[in-house]
Amino acid sequence: MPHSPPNKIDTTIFLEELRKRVTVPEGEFEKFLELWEFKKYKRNEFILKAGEVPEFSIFVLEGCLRQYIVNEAGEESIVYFAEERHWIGDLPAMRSKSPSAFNFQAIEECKLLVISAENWEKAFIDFPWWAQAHLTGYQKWTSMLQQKMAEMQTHTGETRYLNLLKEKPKLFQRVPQHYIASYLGISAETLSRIRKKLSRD
Amino acid sequence: MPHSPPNKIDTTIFLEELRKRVTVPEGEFEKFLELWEFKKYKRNEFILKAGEVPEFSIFVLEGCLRQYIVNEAGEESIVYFAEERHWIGDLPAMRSKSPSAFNFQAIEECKLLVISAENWEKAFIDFPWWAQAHLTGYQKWTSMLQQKMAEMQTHTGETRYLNLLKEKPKLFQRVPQHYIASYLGISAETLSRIRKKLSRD
DNA sequence: TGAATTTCTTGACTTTAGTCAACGCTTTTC
DNA sequence: GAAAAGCGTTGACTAAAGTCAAGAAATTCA
Repeated sequence: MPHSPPNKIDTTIFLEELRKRVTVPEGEFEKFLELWEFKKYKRNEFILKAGEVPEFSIFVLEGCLRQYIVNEAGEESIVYFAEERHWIGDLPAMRSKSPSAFNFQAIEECKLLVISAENWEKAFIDFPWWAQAHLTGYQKWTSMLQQKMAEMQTHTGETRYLNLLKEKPKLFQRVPQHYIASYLGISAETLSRIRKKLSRD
Repeated sequence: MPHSPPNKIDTTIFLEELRKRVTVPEGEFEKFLELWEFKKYKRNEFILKAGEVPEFSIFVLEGCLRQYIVNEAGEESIVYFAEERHWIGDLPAMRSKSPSAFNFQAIEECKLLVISAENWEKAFIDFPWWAQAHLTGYQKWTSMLQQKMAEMQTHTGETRYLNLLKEKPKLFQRVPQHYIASYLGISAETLSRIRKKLSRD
């Protein structure tokens, strides 16, 4: 069975995810990879706190992060979970060097590939396929967010819970239940009651 | 007072909006404009119905459109209002020639600039500044949608109403109140009661 | 202009979800 | 291994919002 040489990080899934979106010309991946840096975060460690200027953008090799926002009343609201193979960061804030409104925190121990603001702009010019993949990704994401918004507007918490369970079943095995509740936009108590009710039926 | 020659559409705001985002090289705007077509829609006319493949993407010169989704239960949920100077369309569906999940309807009589799928791809290659503007726009929009999602999760209908009122006051003077309710994710009756309550205080 | 349609409002009632507090259980941490 | 912290559950109560139905007001358009 093949294995990575010691001290060398496994970037297989990174290339796989790029190839899902776009054709990476022969030999360019290595050059592209040089723009990225490896980083490790401990459980519960913050990658970025709201009000800080993001220094890099992220691809998740291993682990799970949450992106959340805290409102005036101090209530947390999770807007995104990034598991392995996901991209996460606040690009508008990073590119404009302005403070982010979001918090980014490792839920588990995380292994990340990160790209600095400077390298991000460079990659964008040097690798046209990267720009392409990026744009297409954002277009889809926007459409998805709009659909999620509509779901939020028309469905009850119970339905949203069932949908998420179908969509990302693995998530429930790795993040605390009250994080799921926050992501669904319901209180932890309500989620607990929903689950109880559903287990009875 | 200057005026446009007869039969020539006024594309001033189109150029203005592009210039807000990016530097348009001298003389390129005219070439770029050739890729776009002028279209007019009557009040309540559909630009696209869910299930159809979008043939073009839109910039609004005059009027106001709504983008909405209908769920399994037949409930409408408005996800976006496009007033003049706004961009609207379902790019992922248009580019992949797959049916859109959204409906696009003119609320008022509308004057639009539209670009076909083919020309969109062409523009994207021929005008690098267009690709740049596009990407930056999508990045910001994604971030905005995430913040709107968080607002949805943590604020009451009343607060969301007040925020929208502050953000887009003109919208309330041109679209029916029950459309606003749908956009806010509350029933028309609830919005009516919120307004009554607020007018008392 | 006037009938038809759409939009908005109100009342009565139900459903959904939030809040606060308490408690048991598990996981960390020192 | 004991204390602390975090997590999930439950009860009692409150608040927010939906539903259904009826009617008033405004708008459209023929």
